[in-house]
Amino acid sequence: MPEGHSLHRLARSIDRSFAGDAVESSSPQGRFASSADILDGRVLESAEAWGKHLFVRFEGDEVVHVHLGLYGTMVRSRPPALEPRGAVRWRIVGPRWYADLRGPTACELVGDDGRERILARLGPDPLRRDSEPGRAWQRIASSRAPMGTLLMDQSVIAGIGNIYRAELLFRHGVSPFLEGRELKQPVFDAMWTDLSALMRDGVKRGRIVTLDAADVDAMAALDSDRPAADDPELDGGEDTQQMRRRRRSTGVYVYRREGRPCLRCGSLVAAADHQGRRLYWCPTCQRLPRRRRASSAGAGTRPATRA
DNA sequence: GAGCTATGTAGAC
DNA sequence: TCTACCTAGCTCT
Repeated sequence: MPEGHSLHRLARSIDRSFAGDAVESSSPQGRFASSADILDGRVLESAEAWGKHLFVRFEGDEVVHVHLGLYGTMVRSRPPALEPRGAVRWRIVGPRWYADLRGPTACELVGDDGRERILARLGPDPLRRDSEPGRAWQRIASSRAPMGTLLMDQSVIAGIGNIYRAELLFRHGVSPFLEGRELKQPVFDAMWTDLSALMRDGVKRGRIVTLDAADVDAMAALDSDRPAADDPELDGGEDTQQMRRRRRSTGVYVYRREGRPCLRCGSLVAAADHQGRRLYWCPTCQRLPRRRRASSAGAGTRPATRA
């Protein structure tokens, strides 16, 4: 589930599990074999995340850059290491844990220079203490691009993905078609603060929850025609598939809820393909300011084709 | 169990 | 703009 919070969680997990240990490094799949060999037997010093990018540092100033892409995973297990299952790009085995990386978009040995080059094209990360939201504001305030585009641009803000984009815009009543330069700074400030809190919560939980606690019951009722308080599956006990489905559906306001009523106003949540990604929003709560409505709302966006 | 879809990006054309 | 990456959860049968 690779939005920024997942990478920070992964970095923390690798750091706690391997930092300070000499590790065996290999590439069962073969595509990272020569680099994995260089790292074999070295001490893994630390792991850090910036946005959706993971950097694993080894002794000798070697740095591995990993980007999970859409469906990459890195799974940690207790030794002894089992026979690799599927295409394991990179395996590290330490005395306490081993981890398998599968399906990443990027897994490369980059060194410090390469790390700097990657960071140079990334915007501030709301999960990092050293982040500078002012850089993001400068980009947004001077751009004619729609907010739905700007929030997904990793050089504006690093770590936001499709879910946080949809949910953040909804929570602040901002139309995804509002131009960046039309956004008011107090709104941006509130969005940044909110995003930092949501993503920190995501790191803690290991999943994205943007629904306020006060709205959980109402959303569950909207989804199931009965209040969550009456649903024994939501009250501890067995973690069934049905329970997981219900819990996920009650964690967000608009993401993947097209055609369902908006919790705030009852309008049906809209969806459209926007620059290659699915965009979700409430057409009422996230209306464009009056002066913009007649003009270019939705330019570059294809209407929903699914019900 | 098969088929579909997705929280993303880089590179080729 | 299209394709590769080739996982894993969900839906449908």
